[in-house]
Amino acid sequence: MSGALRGLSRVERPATLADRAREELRAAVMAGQFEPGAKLTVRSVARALGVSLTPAREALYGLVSEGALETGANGTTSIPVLTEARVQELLVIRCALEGAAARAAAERITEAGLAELRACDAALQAAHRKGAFKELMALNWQFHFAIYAAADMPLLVRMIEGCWLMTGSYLNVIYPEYGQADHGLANHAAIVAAMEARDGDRLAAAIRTDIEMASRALLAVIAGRAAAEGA
Amino acid sequence: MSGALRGLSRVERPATLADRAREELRAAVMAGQFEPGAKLTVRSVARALGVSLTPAREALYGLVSEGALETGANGTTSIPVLTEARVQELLVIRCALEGAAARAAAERITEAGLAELRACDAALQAAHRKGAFKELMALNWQFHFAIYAAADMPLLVRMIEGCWLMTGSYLNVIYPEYGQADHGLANHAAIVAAMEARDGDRLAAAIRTDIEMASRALLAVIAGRAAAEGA
DNA sequence: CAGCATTCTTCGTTATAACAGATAACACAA
DNA sequence: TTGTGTTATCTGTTATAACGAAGAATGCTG
Repeated sequence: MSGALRGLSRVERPATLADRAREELRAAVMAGQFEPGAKLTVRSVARALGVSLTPAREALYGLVSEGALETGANGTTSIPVLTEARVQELLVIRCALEGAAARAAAERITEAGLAELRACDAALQAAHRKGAFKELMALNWQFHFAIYAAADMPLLVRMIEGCWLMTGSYLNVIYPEYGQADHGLANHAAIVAAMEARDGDRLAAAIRTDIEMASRALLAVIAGRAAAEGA
Repeated sequence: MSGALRGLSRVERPATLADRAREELRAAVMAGQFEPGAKLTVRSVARALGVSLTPAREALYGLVSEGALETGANGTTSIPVLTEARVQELLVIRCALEGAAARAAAERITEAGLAELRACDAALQAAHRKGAFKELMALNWQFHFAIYAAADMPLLVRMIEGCWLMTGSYLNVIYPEYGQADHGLANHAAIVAAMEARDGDRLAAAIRTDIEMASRALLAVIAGRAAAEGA
């Protein structure tokens, strides 16, 4: 008797204000729209998003629990500042996590996934030639997570996302070091090649060098910042 | 002029209700006091802890953001139920994370850390002989995190804690499989030996087998549960 | 001008009220 | 008995008010 109900599309449940607020905040952090160390007050977030304190607070503290934001001694939340030790630690963690994801992805990636990866790489090279900075960063994200998505491990991808989020606020500052590094793109070619060969070990190694290069750039940036701070 | 102020101990800032609630909840989850899949409503938590909705909500959703709890389609939060795929994924993640932590710990552990580790192992064996189940689980936690603490990598330890939290609700159910496994304790001896030799690779391998054994036990348990569910 | 106290503003925290959607219990008709 | 409509209760969501602590600004005193 449900024949007459065929063809009804499921009505989409509107996301809660708190969820949308968190997503908005996460995107902003990821895009590097906040200076490292910037303070985010509950009320300012609420005002900026046009919601009351409750959802703003939930969004903020959700990101704190994810590790994307930090909460100071008196409860004020702020964009994390990266110390050298922290970057080194993130390097180790990312190598472990993304290496595991890469190995799994090399086994399971489909032909469609490979095509998407190649397309990402092409767009990335185009953006690099154009010198389009923001686009390049976004495409770099897309490129890597196209790999990790192929691993079909949602928890793992979530954790990797958390790691990337922690360095998000430095994406704007990292460009002079990172953009001119042509070997970065050469390495991306190595990643694609290893993936096409479905060689998990080689893929993990290539990704490790990618992470190491990014970490090196980050270290240079924060060293420069520390020097500027001291001056 | 601050000479007269010498010896004053820092007055401890009272933790917020939300923090204490989250800690209470986390401990309960970790101790396996909730059945897998149990629903945790905001109001019931608030009532149980004697606080209002706001801190209870923050505690619940903080643990959700950490991955220790799950939130269903309609917003109800519940203890995560582990599928086989999820356990396999956690196995991979834990091997990557705890392997990295083990390698770092093998390099940096102090003599005091080694002593603590040996004490933990001794207590663990005693608890095993007594058949003290809860004590054994708590000591096992202590043993492993004594290792990871030696790595001096707070972010990494935090992530590992998150992984352990996800399996917390199964600690009560896992005993028949896990408790009688004497080779588990033999493996702990191997861990201590590798740590004493500061052999990172051997330590990582030993920890990997420990994780694999625990995963096997978990898989057996959830397979049994699935069969019971179908019956 | 420096140092200190005071006031005022801002902020985090918590409780509460009100609303909407979901779930369960129940009664009634086929 | 099974299916259905109704009601009552429960639950998540959000806004708001109020309280205390922290910080900034101001003014006063030396």
